[in-house]
Amino acid sequence: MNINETTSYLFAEVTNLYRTGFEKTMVELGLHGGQVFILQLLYIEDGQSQIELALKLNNTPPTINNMVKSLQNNSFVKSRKCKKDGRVMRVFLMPQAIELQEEIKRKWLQFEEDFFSSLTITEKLVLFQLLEKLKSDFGK
Amino acid sequence: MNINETTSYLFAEVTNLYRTGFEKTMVELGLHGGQVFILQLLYIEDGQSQIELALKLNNTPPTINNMVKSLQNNSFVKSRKCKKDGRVMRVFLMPQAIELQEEIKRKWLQFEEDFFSSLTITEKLVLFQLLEKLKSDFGK
DNA sequence: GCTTGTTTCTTAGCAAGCTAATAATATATA
DNA sequence: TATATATTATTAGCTTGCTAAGAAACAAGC
Repeated sequence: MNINETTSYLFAEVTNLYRTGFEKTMVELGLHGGQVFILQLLYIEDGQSQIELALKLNNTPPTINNMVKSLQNNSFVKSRKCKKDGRVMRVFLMPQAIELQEEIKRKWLQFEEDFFSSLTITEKLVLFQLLEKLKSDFGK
Repeated sequence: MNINETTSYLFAEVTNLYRTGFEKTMVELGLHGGQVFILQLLYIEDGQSQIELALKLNNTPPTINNMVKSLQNNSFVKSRKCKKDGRVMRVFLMPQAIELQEEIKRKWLQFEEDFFSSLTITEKLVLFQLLEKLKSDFGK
């Protein structure tokens, strides 16, 4: 078995295409790839703590901290100390981020369509199910 | 259509699992994830230029330059100016890297097995074919 | 109340991606 | 030959991931 014929080798290649493609798409909105994931969670529930975001995104606290900081520097969010628990910083959406919600969704779905355009509906569904298996099994 | 139910959202999650898992595996050999890809190409043909490596790995020259530099700092490779073309730096394997070849292959195939252990042989083949489609279509 | 441990955030530092810009060399063209 | 263009490598600077180590605040037990 040759290494560059393995599924993981191919997976790494496609992963790269995905990441840079997604990044390029979101940069058009003045945002970066990772930041969009945080906003997405805040659209669902505003004022979440960093640890909540970290758990939901399967990222470490420092990673989230970085992204929140840069979102803050660009006035997309603002952090406030929680009154009930002084350790917690709650992250809140600013108008500039709220305005972008629809545009982000549009771009995201457009990217989704482009990236998977070579697959039929059925194939895409199969891919989804395979990825779910990988996630639930390996992400334990 | 909700964004966190899209295939691209799931893809991002699995991508993360993949990258950190692969990294952890290779760190056990004193190498990092990206460096292993370069060594892999050099095992096939020693003395390649950075631009050749960049093209084959679908990475940019600065990315390759970084990785080659750190491989060099750890005595896995050595770079020499090409005599026929003064712009080109040819990258050569050092004994320390050659010794690791079999171990890397072993680790890689082990990771491959672990990461895709939730899939049957058939499912893995299907995944491979779907990824190939994505690669050949989106990576144009 | 004090100590001990836990949780949350933060900082520092690194790898691996990228873009943009520069230097050095080759090549092609006038 | 001289000038313009290509190519290769590099540097600087950014985002997104990580780990390790620290600070600050809370919770529990003595």
